[in-house]
Amino acid sequence: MHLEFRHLRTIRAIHQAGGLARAADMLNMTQSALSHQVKGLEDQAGIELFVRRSKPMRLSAAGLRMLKLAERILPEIDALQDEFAALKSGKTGRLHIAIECHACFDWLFPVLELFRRAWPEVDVDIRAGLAFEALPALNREEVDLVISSDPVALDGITFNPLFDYHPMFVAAAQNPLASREVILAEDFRDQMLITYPVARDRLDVFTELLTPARVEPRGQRQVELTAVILMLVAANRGVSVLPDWVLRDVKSNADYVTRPLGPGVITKRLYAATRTEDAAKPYMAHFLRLGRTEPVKLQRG
Amino acid sequence: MHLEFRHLRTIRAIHQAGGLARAADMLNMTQSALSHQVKGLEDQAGIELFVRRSKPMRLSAAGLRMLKLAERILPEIDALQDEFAALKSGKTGRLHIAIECHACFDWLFPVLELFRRAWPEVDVDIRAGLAFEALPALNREEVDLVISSDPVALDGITFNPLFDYHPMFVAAAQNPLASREVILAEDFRDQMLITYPVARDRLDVFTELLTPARVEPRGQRQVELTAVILMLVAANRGVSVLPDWVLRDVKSNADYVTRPLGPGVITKRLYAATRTEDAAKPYMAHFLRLGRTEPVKLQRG
DNA sequence: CGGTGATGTGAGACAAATTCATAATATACA
DNA sequence: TGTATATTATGAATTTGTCTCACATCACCG
Repeated sequence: MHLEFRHLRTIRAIHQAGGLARAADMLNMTQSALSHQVKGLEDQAGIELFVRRSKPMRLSAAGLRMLKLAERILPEIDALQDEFAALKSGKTGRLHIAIECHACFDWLFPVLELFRRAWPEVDVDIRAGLAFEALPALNREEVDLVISSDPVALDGITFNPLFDYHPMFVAAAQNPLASREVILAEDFRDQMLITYPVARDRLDVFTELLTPARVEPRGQRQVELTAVILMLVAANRGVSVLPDWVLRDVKSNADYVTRPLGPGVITKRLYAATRTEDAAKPYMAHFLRLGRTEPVKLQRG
Repeated sequence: MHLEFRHLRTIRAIHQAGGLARAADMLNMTQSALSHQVKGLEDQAGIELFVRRSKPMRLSAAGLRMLKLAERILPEIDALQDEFAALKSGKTGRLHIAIECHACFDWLFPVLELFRRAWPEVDVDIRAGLAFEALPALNREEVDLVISSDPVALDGITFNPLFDYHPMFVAAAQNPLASREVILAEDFRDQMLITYPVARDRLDVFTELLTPARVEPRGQRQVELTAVILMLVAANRGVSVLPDWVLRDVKSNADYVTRPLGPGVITKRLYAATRTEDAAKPYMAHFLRLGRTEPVKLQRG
């Protein structure tokens, strides 16, 4: 039954206008066209949609059933149009975030809470970017934003700087290294190093310190959750290197010591990678602004 | 945004098939046609429905939104088709009944109850046919069946006989006429006659008795409800003539007497008028069968 | 870096919807 | 009852849009 939206609009218009001629006006077409159309539809459906015994023709039982369908469906089309308009104007959209940096949950969650309140229409989600390659996924529009500390020159991808941080050494208070002011690469030779379960080239402690100095720790243990890492460190089962924002609470805890890495001050910068075309969207710009300012406030307060 | 059902089917097919070429097969058209169609749709909508960065192209956020619409709407179309098929085959339909005969509620309600159980899909309704001309309404498909005792030769209308009945005289037990075996026209001269509020040519007592005998009752009072008529009769405020089925309960009540009209036995026949084309429909045929047999059973039991 | 699988493009064929002009029909009103 | 008016139907010509065919282009994989 070759039904089309045109037909639903016609049914509705004839019902509202109470006649074919008036409906034709409403729909900006000739009365003839409507007559042809209705006839064609009735032929297709094999059922009479209108009663023609009376002169301003009226809906039959079947026609009424179709009218009900029209009145359910047509508003949904309009709603879709509105949503698309909102999508185009950037009032709404999708913000699926992949985090390559495992510890970023800590500051990302509060930021996302703020964002959700400001842009309730935007579809927000986070995916731990450990299991897949985040940047290709960004390109394929599987995700819309990647948190990363390793900017790469890529066509169509923009790396928006967020904020700087310092990788910090953390150990149990009774660890011998607690007496040092600054921790050097060589200090790791006797230590069990606890890290996130990712490749070495994505771990600050290796890229910034151990790999350049060609130092190998006594051992390495991979742990997924930040809380578990800190638990193991407190039990002096190993030492770790974590971003300073993660160690905010730990600093004032007597069980731990936190120390800068040395000899020079090591500073890293976090980026939010987006597709270049997206960076200008209002909600995306707002998220980037929040991502620049809020973690710094958190760090202080 | 010139959206069509075709587009919704396309969106759904590409999603299910996981690619344009496979979807084209599903829809029995060339891959080229689909490509054109999708492009046209995206131009109309002014938004990208698919991500083409990866090779089997996949739905974008907007495309997913449209897919959701498709999966809500398309099943409704199929449902409509099914309903129309049922309508055509006569498995369902509309049965709006107009009753010209005011007292017919009494037997019609039980019959309709039986019918509803057998044909739950049929849309049943009753309209008291006093306020409008029932037969023209039947012709215009405003109603589908008219209960009447006055068959008229009309093009396209069939009068299906239901059952015979006898108009019966009813009065209070203390009414002087209670002593008569049979009530004649002249007996009404001294009586207040209570009738339904309709024209005389639709009242059995006039058409069968008083008008031919040119007898005028002492007075006439018009009352709408059967129960009220009987109440007034019991109070000896007047007498009435009602179909025998209405007086079934009254016969065994000591407050009333019921008598046949005379001198000859008066028999009337009730008809169900339908559009000729409808009489063959299964549900209609069933209703007519019930209308022939059930009132007779009620009368006996 | 070239093959393979998948999507995009342009021209022409074809089908369907629309318009114009006019006929047929129902309703209302005198 | 007839006539005017409003409403719907019909047929031919025209326009619009969709599909197919043939070929170009593009991404991915080894």
